[in-house]
Amino acid sequence: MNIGQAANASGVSAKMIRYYESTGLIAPAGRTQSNYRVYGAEDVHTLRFIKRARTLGFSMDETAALLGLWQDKSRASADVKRIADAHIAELEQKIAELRAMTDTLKHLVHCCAGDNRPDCPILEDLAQSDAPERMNA
Amino acid sequence: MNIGQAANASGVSAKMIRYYESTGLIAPAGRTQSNYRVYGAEDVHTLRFIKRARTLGFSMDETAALLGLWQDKSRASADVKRIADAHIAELEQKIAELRAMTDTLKHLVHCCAGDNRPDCPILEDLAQSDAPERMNA
DNA sequence: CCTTGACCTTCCCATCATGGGAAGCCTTAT
DNA sequence: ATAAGGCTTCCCATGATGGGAAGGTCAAGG
Repeated sequence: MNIGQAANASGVSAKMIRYYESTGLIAPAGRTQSNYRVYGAEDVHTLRFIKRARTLGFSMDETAALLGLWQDKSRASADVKRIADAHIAELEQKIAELRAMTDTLKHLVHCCAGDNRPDCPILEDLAQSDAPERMNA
Repeated sequence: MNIGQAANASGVSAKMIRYYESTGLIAPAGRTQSNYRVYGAEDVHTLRFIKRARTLGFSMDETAALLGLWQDKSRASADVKRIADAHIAELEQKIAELRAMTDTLKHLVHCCAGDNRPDCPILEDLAQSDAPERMNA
């Protein structure tokens, strides 16, 4: 299987497969006599694992850790759970931040007439935020 | 006011102030004879506006648009509202994605014993995801 | 007056994960 | 044999931010 087929089969672009190889996330693929990379079903399986982890929002570092645990037959499931739990916490942190943003914005939008007049509470809010620090000029 | 004072007063780092100037988001600052950038209260006000917009998750492009409207006395508040609404939609899209991730992960973590045994439903899920495309090898 | 430390300047590099594109070689089908 | 399309490597770009080096400047204190 060439890199293009592996890309189709795994959902990871050829570009990213080469990149993952360059960073050591995956082992260097075998090569044909004409220097084409060669992949097997097992490699596609690994790529799909990576794809899924990335889709779930794991960073490449986290993905590498999960991949290592996946390939370690003697792993403890607690190790995996720890990574997943930490990741959930990160995601929820991010969600909370985004929610705070939308709540604020929705409130402002709600107060904005949205017509041809220039008066706009959204801009007023953006402009009038309190100084974060004291000026020492 | 030097750039350091402006940074303190606005909450935008000196590095970022120079960057904003380089990208045209803000006008080039005046200079002293010794080539130091000089800022006034109005500039700090603008920087705070930018800071607040960025904090609310607006991209630099969106921020530039808002800044333009802010400085345009004849703007229509509908224009601002349109940008804000679009941004809210983006944020909610992102929140939905993150929530889907956490829901999946929480489910997996819930099913994981988290002990010293190697059996781990999290890894099994990552490994067994369906092929996104047909293999044409 | 001179030194010291804190500030400023520009320029380059790194992040993180991904895509775009060029130049050149290889393979496959017509 | 030729054309199309896939593969290779290499460089560059993103978005917003920080780090750091090399060198100029300013203010305070000995």
